[in-house]
Amino acid sequence: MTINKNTFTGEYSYSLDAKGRINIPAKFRNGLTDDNEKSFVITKGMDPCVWVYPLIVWHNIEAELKKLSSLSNINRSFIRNTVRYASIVKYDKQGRIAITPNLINYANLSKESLIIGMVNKIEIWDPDLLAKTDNASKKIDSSQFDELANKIIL
Amino acid sequence: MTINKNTFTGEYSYSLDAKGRINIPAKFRNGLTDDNEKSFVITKGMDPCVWVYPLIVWHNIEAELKKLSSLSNINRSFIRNTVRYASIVKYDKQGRIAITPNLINYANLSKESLIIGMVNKIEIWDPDLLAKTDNASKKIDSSQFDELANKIIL
DNA sequence: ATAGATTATGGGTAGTTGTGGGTAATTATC
DNA sequence: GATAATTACCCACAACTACCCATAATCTAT
Repeated sequence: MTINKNTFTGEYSYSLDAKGRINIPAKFRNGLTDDNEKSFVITKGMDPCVWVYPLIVWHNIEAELKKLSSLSNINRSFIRNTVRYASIVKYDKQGRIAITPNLINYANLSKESLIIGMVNKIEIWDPDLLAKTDNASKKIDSSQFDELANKIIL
Repeated sequence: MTINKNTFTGEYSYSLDAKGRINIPAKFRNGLTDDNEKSFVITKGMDPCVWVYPLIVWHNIEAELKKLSSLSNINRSFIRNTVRYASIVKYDKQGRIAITPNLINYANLSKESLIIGMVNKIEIWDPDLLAKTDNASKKIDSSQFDELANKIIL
């Protein structure tokens, strides 16, 4: 494989089963480095979707959070909001992770789900919600898209 | 599991029973190193909640405090408000710790409680009080929130 | 194109976890 | 010192989770 490790691209359609489990595409699993111990961290996305980080990426976030002093109000509520919806999940022998009920609820997931590679993380979406969110942001943010284009060459 | 030890994330809903006991989520207990001897230190949080530290993490905090000069205002107030109310609790065979009446009172805990992993410690909240506290700080500090987020979150 | 390997999905089972309550030991109170 | 209150320890059970197996669909290599 010539693609960078712990990096994800592409869109896949998978199904969330009755037990709240969803398969992580084999391509994504195989792209994980071993130090991730077959684990991800799932949490609330900034959009109405589930964010999935490889464990070691999350460990970096944790390390940064540990540096913040709890004496500060802002720090405490920042840590709380960042970490509150995060949980570490290990995929099973079939390559599935379990999504917690509150995240299923937050992302409005039902059976049919989209899994999208977002470079350093993965997003899980309800297809309808993604279409809506996507349209809205295209209309509103076209100028900011241009701004981004100046920073990053594709 | 080689997940970071003595580190906690996620939010769980548990119930404080008639005897003032509350379960520590299995995920949190299993993440403790053995030298904690199944014990935590519970104390007043700086927010209206109960702080729960793994015993050895608490020992580190104490050691740090000893090094710091008591001349600093902020250290004195931390010692007065936090250290003063600290007590060591060991979880029972069912994984529960007993919360002292004055802490139950301070955090306004009734049956339904939220347990939140805060990286190096755990918080126990009354759900309503958390919602209030959370909203208040988000409104006041949103710009500083963004600043932190840009530094830490990918 | 075909056989073998891999992958996605469903479901069963045994062990774990969360919760309530009981009893004996310990501490406090009069 | 006797009694009440508190605490520590134990058991029971329902709900849940982790782990396992089965099967169908898809991919890979010759």
